Amino acid sequence: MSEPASITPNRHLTSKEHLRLWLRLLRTTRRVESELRERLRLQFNTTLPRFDVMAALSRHPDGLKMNELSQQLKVSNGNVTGIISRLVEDGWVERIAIEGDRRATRVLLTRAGTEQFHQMAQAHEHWVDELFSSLSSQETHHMNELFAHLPTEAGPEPDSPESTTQGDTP
Amino acid sequence: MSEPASITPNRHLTSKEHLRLWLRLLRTTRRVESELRERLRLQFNTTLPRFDVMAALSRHPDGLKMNELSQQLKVSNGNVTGIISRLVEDGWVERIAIEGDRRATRVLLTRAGTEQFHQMAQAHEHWVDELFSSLSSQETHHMNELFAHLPTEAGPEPDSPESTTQGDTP
DNA sequence: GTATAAACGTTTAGGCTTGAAATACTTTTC
DNA sequence: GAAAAGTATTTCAAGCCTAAACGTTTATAC
Repeated sequence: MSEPASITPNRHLTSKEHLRLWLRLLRTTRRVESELRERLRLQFNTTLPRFDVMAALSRHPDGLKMNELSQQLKVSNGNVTGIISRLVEDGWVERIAIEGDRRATRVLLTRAGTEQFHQMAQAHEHWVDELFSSLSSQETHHMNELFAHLPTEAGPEPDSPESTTQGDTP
Repeated sequence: MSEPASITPNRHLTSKEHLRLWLRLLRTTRRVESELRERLRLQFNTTLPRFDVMAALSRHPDGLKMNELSQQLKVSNGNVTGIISRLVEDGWVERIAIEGDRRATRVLLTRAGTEQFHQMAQAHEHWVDELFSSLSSQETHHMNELFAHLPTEAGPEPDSPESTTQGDTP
C-alpha cells in the first residue's frame, strides 16, 4: 500500500482491468485446451503435446533437429526427448542420423504418422471452429487484430526506459 | 473429404480464422503464463499452481473442503492433494478436521500464508499490468467484452440442435 | 439393523514440464 | 595432436496434471 510511485506503467488505472482481462484469457484458454485434450484422448488416444509435436514436424517434411524442434515449440530440450521417444514407439516418428555430425539427429514423421496427423488436424480444426462458433467472422477478425498488439513471442519487455519495476534479479 | 455437410457450424468459412485466433490466443497465454511462472519462481520461490491455490483460499477465509477447492480451480481431485501437502509443509496452509464428518477436511491459509499471498498478489498484479501495457484502456475494455461471448465455463456446447458433429462417445 | 449406495479424500500409473547436470561428439586453439 | 571450448542430446529430480482405483466414512433403503 502507500502508492508505489512509478511502479505501474499505466498509473494504476488500468491495472485491475488488465488483470481482469488476463484472468478471462486464462480461463478461456484452459477451457478450450482441456476440451481439445479430452477429445484427442477419446478419439485418437493421444495428447495435446504429441499433437503439437506432430504439427511442427508436419510443417517440415524433411525433418527437424531436436534442437530446432524444441525451439519451435518453445519448450525445454529435455521435454521433447520424451515426447519423441513415445511417438517413435508408436511408429509415427522416426529418428535419422545426420551425416557428418554424430551429435545430432533429425526427426520426422513416418508415412503412417503423416496420415494419422492429417486426420487429427482435420478433427482439430472442426473442434476449434465449434468451440469458437459464438464469435462472428467480424468479431474473430477484430479480436485477431487486437491480439497483434500483445506480446506473443518471448524476449525482454518491449522496452523499459527507466523501469524500476521489479529490478535486479541477476 | 467430400464436403461433410452440416458439420461446421459456420459453413467452413470462418473455420480457418477461428483456428488462427485460437493459435494466437494460445501463444499469448503461454507467453504470459511462462513469464509469470518464472517471476514467481525467482522472486517468491513458488509456482503458478501454488499461487492459484492460495488465491482461491484467500477468497475463502473460513477455508474450503478439498472437494470445493478442486472444483473452483477446475483441476482434478488428486492434483490438489499434492499441492496442498506441499503448502502445508511450507507452513502456508493448514488442514482442519470437520466436526461430524470424518471424511472431509477444511483447508485454509495460515496467518503467514495470508501475508505471503498478499505480497505475491501485489507483485502479480503489477506484472500482469506490465505485460498487457501495450493495450490501451479502451482496447482492454473492448476485448473483455468480446471474451464474454466465448465459453469460459465448462459444460456442454452452448447448444447443438442436430449436431452430428462427432457424436457418441459414451 | 444391516446391505448398499454415495461422498470424500488419497494413492497410483502414466505423461508433461522445467532447469540443471551428465554424456557424447565437434571445432578451435595453441 | 592434445587441451579447451562449444554444440547436441539425454538423463535426472522435482513438481504438476489426469483418470482410475482404493479405503473410509456417511447416508439411504429395505
